[in-house]
Amino acid sequence: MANYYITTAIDYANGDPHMGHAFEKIGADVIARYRRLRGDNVRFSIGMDEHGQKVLTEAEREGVEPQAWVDKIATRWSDTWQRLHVSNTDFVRTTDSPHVEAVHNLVRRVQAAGDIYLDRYEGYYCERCEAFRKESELVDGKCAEHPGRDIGWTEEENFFFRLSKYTQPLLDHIAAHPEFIQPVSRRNEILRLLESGLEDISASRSRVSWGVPFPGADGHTVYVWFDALPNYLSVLGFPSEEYEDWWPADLHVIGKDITRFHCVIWPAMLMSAGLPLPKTVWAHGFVMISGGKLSKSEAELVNLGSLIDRRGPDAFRYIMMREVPWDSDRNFPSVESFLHQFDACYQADLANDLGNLLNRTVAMVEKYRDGRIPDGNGTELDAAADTALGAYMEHMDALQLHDGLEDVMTIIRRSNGFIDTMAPWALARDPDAADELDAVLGALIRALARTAVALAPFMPDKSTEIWSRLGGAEPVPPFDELGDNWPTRLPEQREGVLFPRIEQTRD
RNA sequence: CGCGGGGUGGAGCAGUCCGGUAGCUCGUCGGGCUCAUAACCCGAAGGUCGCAGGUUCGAAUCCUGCCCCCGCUACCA
Repeated sequence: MANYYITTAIDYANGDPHMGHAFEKIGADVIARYRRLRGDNVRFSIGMDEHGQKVLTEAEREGVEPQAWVDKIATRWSDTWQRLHVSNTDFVRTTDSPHVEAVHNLVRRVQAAGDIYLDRYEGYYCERCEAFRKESELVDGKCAEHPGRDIGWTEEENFFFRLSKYTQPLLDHIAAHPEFIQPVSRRNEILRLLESGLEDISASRSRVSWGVPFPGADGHTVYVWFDALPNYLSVLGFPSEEYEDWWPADLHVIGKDITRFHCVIWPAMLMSAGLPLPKTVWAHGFVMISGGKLSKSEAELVNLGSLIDRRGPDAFRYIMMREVPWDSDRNFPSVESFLHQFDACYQADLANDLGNLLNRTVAMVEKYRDGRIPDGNGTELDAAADTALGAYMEHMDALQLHDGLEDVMTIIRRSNGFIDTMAPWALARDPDAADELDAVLGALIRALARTAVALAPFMPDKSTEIWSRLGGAEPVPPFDELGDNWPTRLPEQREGVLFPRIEQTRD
């Protein structure tokens, strides 16, 4: 049993999770659950980034201690992932004391490598944002977000990390490990960046108090990347040796907006510290509505809680993964079209194609065979379903999750077509066609069994429900045991429909 | 300015690397079936494949130029 370590980006403790955060967690969860069904021993980490000026400011405004503030936020986020059936094994927080220890250890290693030096950082500093701004970001010489306020040139003493030193080693690493950055478009972006050369970056801040103290330097705290990125190690217990069972990570799942941190800064830090690099960094795209520009009332319509409630957590997971490619962006022109697409996807794929297929198949097995599931194999449908399942596994192994889902739909569509072609109701009337009817019904149940297993990473609850409605013994078996676990008898009780249709109320 | 991605029937996408009847899902229209959640199956209509040149017997696919959209451009995360 191989160990598989997958992570998602830790989220900044600011506000509530939205659809975009959920998309990333669901995608990572699909991969984690898929690996488990492949027989891997999976460690899956999610977490929170809880330091920084914004958090402190927010806590002060609320009149609570920063730690109490982030505790509250962490609970809200964590609860959301539970509600979405995300199967993370760890929930790491940068205010956890083991994390602080891990950061110290990592920084000391980098210091020992001679990659930390003291210098000045200077730039335009916006008091309101409490952040340095690039000149190119300024609008009319003012901070774009706070145009009413003057922005001053400020400098502070910082420890710096010799990122520039790692330009060539990173290029070499990417050349030797083409799978390191995926998808390819993101790798190309990073390659162009590296080819244009890297600058050293700050490793400490002297004006942000809410953070990890910088080792051996009073008044400095560790700056964001040196604080946030090591969460992937600290959650494993680093630096105590147990982390070696899981490190290097098999997969960092991140958004395409933070590829630089994960594909340049993070590996450079690890190189400096003498640690192995993660095997793959996967940068997913974004779900966007009107290009990301939403008014408050529009944003309210697509808040995560109401989307989950709309058709249930599993349907939400399915729709997200089906409608948004895992390797690129998906834009919906408006909130209206998004919700329309959301429901259309539910109706067509889940209610009409899958739910109805299950229902009609089970009904026929009951009606014609009194719930006894005929065995056998080798029908044309079995062959088609096996082919589709093979394609599914290839896609899933390559992290092409939306293509994997398309393969599952192929099984479902072929099954519906098979029913019409074979016309079991006609076979049932013909006393000489009993064997043929057995073959047809058995093939349909097996196709649905394959569907249940293939959907398990996407819809854990619903796939279990399909499996048990077929009479399978829970849990849903892993892929390589499916062939020995075909259901043989439907359960006595027949429940309601799997995915109720959305009744047409207008147009 | 630089870099990356994209522009294909009403909508969303595949096909472009390795040129040769333009494919899929949804929607629309017509037909079929009755096991089923008025679901399912089959068929049809609908596209000069962003624009303009070029190469070729032949280009969505190769070359050149241009237009439009999106993202990144490094100290907020």
